[in-house]
Formats: sequence, C-alpha cells, structure tokens
Amino acid sequence: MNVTFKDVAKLANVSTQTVSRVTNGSPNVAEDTREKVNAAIKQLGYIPNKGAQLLGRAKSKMIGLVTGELLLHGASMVANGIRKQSSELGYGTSLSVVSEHSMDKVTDALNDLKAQRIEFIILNIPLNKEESEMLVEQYPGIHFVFVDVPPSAKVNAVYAANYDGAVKAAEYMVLTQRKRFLFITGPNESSASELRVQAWKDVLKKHPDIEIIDQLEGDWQARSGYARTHEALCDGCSFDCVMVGSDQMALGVLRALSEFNLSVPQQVSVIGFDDTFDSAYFYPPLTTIKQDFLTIGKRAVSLAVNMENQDVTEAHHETIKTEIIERKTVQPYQQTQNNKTQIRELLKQAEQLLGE
Amino acid sequence: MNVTFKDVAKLANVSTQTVSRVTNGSPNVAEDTREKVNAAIKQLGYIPNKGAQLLGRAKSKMIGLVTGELLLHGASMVANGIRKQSSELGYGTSLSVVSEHSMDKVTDALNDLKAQRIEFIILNIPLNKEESEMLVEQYPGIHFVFVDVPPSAKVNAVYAANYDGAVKAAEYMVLTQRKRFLFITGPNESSASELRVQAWKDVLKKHPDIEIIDQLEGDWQARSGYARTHEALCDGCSFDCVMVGSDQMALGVLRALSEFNLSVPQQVSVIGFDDTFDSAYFYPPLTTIKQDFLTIGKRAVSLAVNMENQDVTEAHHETIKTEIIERKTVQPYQQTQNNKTQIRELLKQAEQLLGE
DNA sequence: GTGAGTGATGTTTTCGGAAACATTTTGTTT
DNA sequence: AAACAAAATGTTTCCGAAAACATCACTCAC
Repeated sequence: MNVTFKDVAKLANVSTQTVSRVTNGSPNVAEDTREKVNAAIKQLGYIPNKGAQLLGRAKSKMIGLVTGELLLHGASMVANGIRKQSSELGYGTSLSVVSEHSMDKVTDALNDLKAQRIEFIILNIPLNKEESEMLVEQYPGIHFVFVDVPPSAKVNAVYAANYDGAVKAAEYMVLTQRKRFLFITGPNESSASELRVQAWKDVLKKHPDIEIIDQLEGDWQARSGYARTHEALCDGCSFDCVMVGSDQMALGVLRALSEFNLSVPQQVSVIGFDDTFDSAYFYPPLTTIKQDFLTIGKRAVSLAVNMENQDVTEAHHETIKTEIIERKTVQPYQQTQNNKTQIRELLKQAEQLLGE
Repeated sequence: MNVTFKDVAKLANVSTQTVSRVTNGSPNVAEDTREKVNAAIKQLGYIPNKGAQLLGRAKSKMIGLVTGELLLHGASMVANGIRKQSSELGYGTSLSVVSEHSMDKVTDALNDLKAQRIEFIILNIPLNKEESEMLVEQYPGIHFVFVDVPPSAKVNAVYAANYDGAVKAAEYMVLTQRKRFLFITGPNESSASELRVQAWKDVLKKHPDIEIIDQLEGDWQARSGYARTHEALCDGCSFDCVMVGSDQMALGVLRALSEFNLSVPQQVSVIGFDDTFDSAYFYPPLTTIKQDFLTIGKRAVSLAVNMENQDVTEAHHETIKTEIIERKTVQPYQQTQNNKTQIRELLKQAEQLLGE
C-alpha cells in the first residue's frame, strides 16, 4: 500500500539493507550508491515506518518529556529547550502532558513512553524525594533526568538556582529597607517553591527588625496571586513588600494592590520570579529573578544522553544560574525621597483628565 | 528482554491471539479467560510495544497535532482541548511544534506524523488558502482539520468567530464615541488576524466621522504591542482608541500608553482579543473578545474522527462563537463625565505619597 | 440426528525495517 | 602478484503485535 523499503531497493537496484544503511547514515556506503538510493527515495516519496523502525531497532532514538501544563511560561520554555537540544543531538521527542498532580497519571505517561521503548525520560513536574527515587527504581534501564526536584544522590537532576535566586531577591528587598514581608508562594508540593521560601526566610531571619506578615500558597497563576493578596488585604494585613513565587502571580498581586490604592513601589515593593516575556510590560514593569528555562531544558537532554556512556556510579546534578532583573516594582532606599517625581506625574495625569 | 505477548500467553496458558483479543477488548472472549489473561498481564507488568502495534495494526488510533509555539495562550489551549477530546474518544495524540512559519518545517512535521501512520491531523498554524488546499492534495488518505484558515470548500476547518468577534469589538468602540482608531494586528499571514482587521474596517467605514490613524503589524506578543504603540506615539500619532489583535499585545499597548501618560480608558480606550487568563489582571483590567479555545480543539478532533465514517462529499466547517468581556479599558460614553472619580483617586494617591 | 450458525480459541502469516552474519569487491602492503 | 585488510553490499533472521484464516465445541432447528 505505502511505499516501502523494498520499492526503494528495487528502483535503486540494491538490497534493502543498503537502503537501510543510507537512511541511517552508515559510513560504509559508496558515494554513488548513496546518491542512487537517495534519488529513489525522493522519487518514490518514501517515508520510513516508525513502527517498523521501533520494532527492529535496539534503541528508539527518542527522548520522552513528562511535563505539567504548558501554559506556564517555565514549563513551556523548558519544553522548547528540550526539543531544540534533542533535535540537535539527533533525537526525536515524545511529549506527555500531565495536568493534575497525580502519580497515577505520571505512571500512565511513563508506561506510554516505555511502550515506545524510550530510554531517556525527562520529568518536569513537582515530585518529592521519595517519588523521584521510587520512579528511578521502578523503571530500571530508563535514564531519568528530573527538573527542580529535591536533591537526591540517587537521582539525576537539573535545577534553576532557586535558592540563590531567592536569596538575591530577599537581599535586594532588605537593602531597600523593607520591613514587613508578605510571601505569595508556588504550590507547596513544588520543590522549587519550597527552596525559594526557605531562602527568603534564611535571609530575613538575619534581620531581627524584619517581620514576616504571612505566607500564602498560590498555584503559579495570576488569579491566585490576586486572590491571596486580596484576602490578605481584606484581613487587614499590613506589609510593605511582597515576595512572589512567579511573575504571573505577581501580576495578580499588582492588581490587588492597585485596587487597594497601594502604590508600587512606594508603599509596597514587589518582586517576582521567572522573568516571563510579559513581566517587562506589567504596571509597573516587574523586578524579578530571571531563570534560564531554555538552558535548563537543553542541559537536561545533554545529561540524559550522556548518562548512557558514563558509569552510573553517581547521580549528576546541574544548576543553572539565575539573575536579578531590576525594573520598577522595588524602590531602592536612596530613591525613597524621589516621590516628588511620582507625585508630579500623578498631578499631571489629573490635569490631563480635567482638560478633557 | 522485555515482557512480551508470548510470556503473557504462556503464563495464562492461552494463545497469543487470545491475549491480543483481551488487550483490544474484543467481545468474543470468555469472561474467565479474560480475567486469567488480565491477571497474567498485571503480574508480569506487561506493556505492549507501540512499534509492533503500529506495524501490525491497520489503524494507528492516533491524532496528530501540528501547532505553533505553545507559549501563546491560544495555541496552548487549543492543544489542551485536542488532548482532552482525543483521549475521551480513545485516541492518543502526537504533537509537533513548528516555531517558524515555514512550509518546509510543516512538511517535515507532516512526514513525521505520516511515518507513524497517523491518519488524523489537525493543523493549527497560519496557512493561506493555497497552502491548506495543497496539503490536503499532497497527503491523500489523511483526514485533515485546519484551525483558523481561510475558508475553502476543499478543506475541513474549525474557526473562532473572528469576524463576528471583531465586529463586536469595533461596534463597542463606536458606541463609546471613539473617533481616531489605531490598529495593532496579528501577523499578516494569519487568516484570523486578517478577518479581524477586515471586520474592524467594515464596521468603521459605516461611520464617516471615524478615522483610522494607522494599522501596525505585531506578532501576538506583548513586546510587539509595546513597540508598535511606542513607535506610533513617537511619530506623533494621535488616537483615542486602540484595537488590538491579542491580549498579550494589549499588555504592551497599555504599557506604552502609560509611559506617555495617556490614561486608559479616559484618553485612550483599548480592546484586546482572546481573553487570556492574565488579561483580567492587567492595569486596567482588559476589555476583550473571548475565544473558546478549548472547544475549538475539541471540535477539531470530533470533526476529524467523524470524517472517517462520512462521505467525503463536502468539507465541513464549524465556527465557535466569541463573546465580549467588558472590563475597564473601554469607557462607555455616559461615563465620560465620571472623570472626577479618577481624578480624586489620583489626588488621593498623591497625598499618600506626600504622607510617607 | 444432522447440518447450520455461533462463540471461543488456536495457527499462520504479515507488517517494514534493522541487526547479525555472509559474501564480494576494492585497495594496500610487501 | 600474492596476501590480506577494509570497504561495500547482499542474505537471513528477528522484533512483537494484529489480521486473516482455521478449528473446535456447542446450541438450536427441522
């Protein structure tokens, strides 16, 4: 029915095995034979059958990715990095999105990948230490790389420098003389979120005059950032600074603050985490900790593929650095007196309105 | 090496074909045999080999999706709808992301899907009429469904009601007495974008006192919305209203306007398109046209699968309705005099700053 | 009681490649 | 030119499931 190997072999007047050698780029093929075969392939529009390849081949040349919701900036960018690096290294990718955080769904996804005889799997979902170690044990022969998972000697992983990044954020806030902190964190099950909170706390507890007003759990999305902040304000919380676990949540935070007529950064400073494409266009533009998601994805692939060649003596860990991006939602101390500019701007706006 | 069919058959003391019948849910299997086989499968941890299935089976039971960048809200949500509906109908999905708009990449992706013997393919990328028709011809036997592609009798497609939605947006603006319009559109190659612009123009040309100041092309992302608006303002353009092709671009538009001290919605009204999760948290919350992306994805799958059973006499088209979401970036006429409230707020903010 | 129909199961063949192994051709060395 | 290595190509077998076909046991009708 479909064009196959044999058709190509017949047309090029060679054996099927030679065709196979050409399609797989074997070096031991004469140049003119190769050309002849390639011409036949092109002429017939031959497309190899993945099923047959998978069945006949020892290795699948595929990298599996199990990830959370791709709407999230981080997950999506990591996936992009993985796709990019995989294709660079000559691997295909098979994607499995696990929306809910349930181990059943994860094992379903893993079985599906195993059914494709995929031997490299990158997991970018929140997992605790036990879960990640269990998976490695449960699927022997599969090379796992985890993203942002609690450190474990048994498990290969790539991390953003969550702790370091969060330290930078907290120290930056301390420098600007903020005293009353509100935390809006990512989901508690996320190791990345946990590390960031820990870093914030570690920095702040060095300063006895600083108070942590509250710590509220969000789901990375703007909606939750808004809801938590709104609740806190309704409860009469008073804070001069919000540490937020993601830029998207920070968007919601900014909105809630603006509804309560709290000016950012004068009355309340806000810092995010991620540096999404949008965050530079928030009102005001968001100061945040940049993560290099693309590199995280790329390194995860490289790590996975290298595992094959190396001794599995020890698990590899790799940390991708973060960077603070200074924009307009945190006001450095020395600028505090600069409110005049702000006031002048507000008055100008008022005048313009009057002029209409 | 791996657990296979034969192992299961041996353990359950049946033939391999019986195992096959059980795994495929054939009705002609005795109840106790079925149980025996299932027990053996479970005991051995048997996972079917996708390659062998693909090779041995006539149909692949898979739906392929070729989509643009999943960072975009629309693409990501459509993909979610497709995954959901596919698994509901018992199909797997294979995803292929095409970042650049290049037909070569598209045919690469298509060939990859064809290599998996996938017979249902949904394309969610900007394509012109010729391109879509060409693909249908070039890949006979494959059931294509296109998303937001120019209407063609030869091509099955699912659309958002782009034209209707854009009409609503334009009429809403007209109602609020806006006179000088700026368009920030999506990429020109996008049929959806084109339709929206056409709708805007069709509505506005009924009103001779309305002027279209400029029409600028963006890439759906905030950055481009910001850049285009910024450029327009630097060029000295004067407008009281911006029609924007996507919410993300609208975010950039809002930022640019705020940098020029133009108040939204008093001096300039802005309306977006999409209703992304974030848009409710913009400053001010964005008035926009909501698209039901999830349904678009779901309907695309249903359409594809139904094509198999029906005569291919005529292409099917389906339109998913849009809805206007009124928030705060468009000011209805009767509220224009309400500026006092706004001014009072600004003055209050100024006072607060002075009090610090 | 015999033949037809039917449900449950077994046997054989097939899918399309790739690995393992065998063979031929070419090139190099002495 | 003989000897042998290396490169190029061919032949056979196998991967793991599903389809096609074959068989068998049983029920029911006449």
